Amino acid sequence: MSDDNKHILMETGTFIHSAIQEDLKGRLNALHTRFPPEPGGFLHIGNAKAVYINFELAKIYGGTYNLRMDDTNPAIEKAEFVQAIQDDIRWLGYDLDGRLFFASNYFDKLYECAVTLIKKGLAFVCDLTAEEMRASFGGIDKAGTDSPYRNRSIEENLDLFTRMKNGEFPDGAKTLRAKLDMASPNMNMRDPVMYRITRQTHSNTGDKWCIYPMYDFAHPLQDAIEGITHSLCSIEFEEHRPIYEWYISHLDFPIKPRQIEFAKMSISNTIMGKRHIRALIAEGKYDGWDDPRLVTLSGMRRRGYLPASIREFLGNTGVSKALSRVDFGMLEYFVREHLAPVSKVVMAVLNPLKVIIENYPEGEVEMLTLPFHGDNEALGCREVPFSREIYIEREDFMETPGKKFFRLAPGKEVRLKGAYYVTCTGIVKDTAGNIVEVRCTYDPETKSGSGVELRKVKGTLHWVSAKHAVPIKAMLYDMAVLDAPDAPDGIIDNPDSLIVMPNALGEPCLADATMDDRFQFMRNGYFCLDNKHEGLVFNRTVSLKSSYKKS
RNA sequence: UGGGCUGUCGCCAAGCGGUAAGGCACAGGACUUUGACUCCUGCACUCGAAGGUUCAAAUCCUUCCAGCUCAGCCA
Repeated sequence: MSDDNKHILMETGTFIHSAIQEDLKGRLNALHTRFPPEPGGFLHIGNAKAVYINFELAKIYGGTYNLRMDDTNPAIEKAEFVQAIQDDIRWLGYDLDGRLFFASNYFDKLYECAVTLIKKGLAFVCDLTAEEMRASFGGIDKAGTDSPYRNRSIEENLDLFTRMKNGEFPDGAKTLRAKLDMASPNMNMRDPVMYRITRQTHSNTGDKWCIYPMYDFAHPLQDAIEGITHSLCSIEFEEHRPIYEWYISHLDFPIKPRQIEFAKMSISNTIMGKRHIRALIAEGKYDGWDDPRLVTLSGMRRRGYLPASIREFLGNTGVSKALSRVDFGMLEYFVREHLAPVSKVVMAVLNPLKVIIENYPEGEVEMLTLPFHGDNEALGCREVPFSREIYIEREDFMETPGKKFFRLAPGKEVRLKGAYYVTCTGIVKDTAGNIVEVRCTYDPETKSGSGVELRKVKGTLHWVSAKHAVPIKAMLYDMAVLDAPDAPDGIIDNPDSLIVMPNALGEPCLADATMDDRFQFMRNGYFCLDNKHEGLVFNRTVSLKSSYKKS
């Protein structure tokens, strides 16, 4: 992370900073944070924000951070996600050596804590069925009613809980509940379930357990066990803070973690809901969780985003408690900013239109040596062949142009990047009236780099030599969804979120592209090789900004 | 409608009683062998609303309005 970026995180989220600074002055001498994903899916940029806040804050205050797999529900969690989450976080730029933990490793301790609470008379075994319990919870504006099992003796609770653990009761037959207040206006405080019986094979503990702890009980204790000082989480857990503190306060831990909440971040024109994404993948609209239109970390990686861009974006969007929906354009700004200095600028024609340079000798080929980057000399140069037949971008030619069009048109002169000035002398159409070929003449005096500039031309076009060009396929991505005030969700899927250009042509050096290369296809945007396809399939990471207005 | 939280420019976001930072977007202009980059310039007499306290309020008080959120043996 750059110093600038660190500065920004220091300037925002002041409610967190002041809490940390206050604690560091008093009860604590080091900051310890954690990111606790449930390994039940892929991480997206919203999750990355939580990673960023927890990990960067630890770094800023010279503390440390943990990655903890919150695997307390074996019905959902899968080993493949455990790996994917680590891979994504490492790719984002965080060292995980010695920092990976599993909630399931604390199951014994958690069990002991539960026993302690029973012994203190603060927890009881409840025989209510799920339906009965739901009914007894009351409602949002109606108090709940006490469970008839609430006043069992400590001995009976101890015995029953032991037998729950030993598998003497069927799934769902009993629960262990905390004894709080069924009339609390905070629903989380209405005698919450601590343990449920569910026979599931756990990816870590196998069949050792048939009872599993609930989040509200497990989470504060996991934090306390790991010595977490500040448990930074998203705002929907704000109302869980009382229960978080309640469990901690009745157990004996050297460090009492403090939970602080911040607002979740979402981004415009994209989807982050797991069920929505899952449905679209099932429909075949998306190519999996790493579809480049998705803001999953794997999708953004595949699309070509650099991790530094994501980190800087995350830092610049700040930390607050107000719900935010950041403009997608802001993400793209940081993507471009990091790509610009490291990308090799090359020429590729996405939608080719043939141009014949009539006065250029047939069979002749000139090799032009062009730098890969205007400012970054470290990127070196490559050879670009120029010949009589070339291709230009179809939209760079217009038969009857408007006044502001300064590309190629009948009688107009433009510069071919790195080569010569050419003037359009005619066009060839097929029987349907489509332009299939443009005829030009070139001016040998105007060769690029010769130093002579006889006259100014406004347009500079990219091009490829017809005989030497390599066929490539270009995948053009755009916003996943569009705002649609009349639609049920206020959004509709963008029908043009992926446009495939199957007949694109690139200059010869593209044949040697590797996965590590970043390119700017001149005037077309930033591209990289797709990691899922063989051959020269390029993903457009992000377009170039443009002030060109048609018509 | 009970509880909790939030409301500062189109979008993020500083500000914490002394007279509205910054970034993105947008709009002009300069430069340009990418209509890119870069560089200038502009962009909230006003802080959800209304009252009040004060010499002074986005900041304090009161009321109101709007949005989000909570009734899994999910996390």
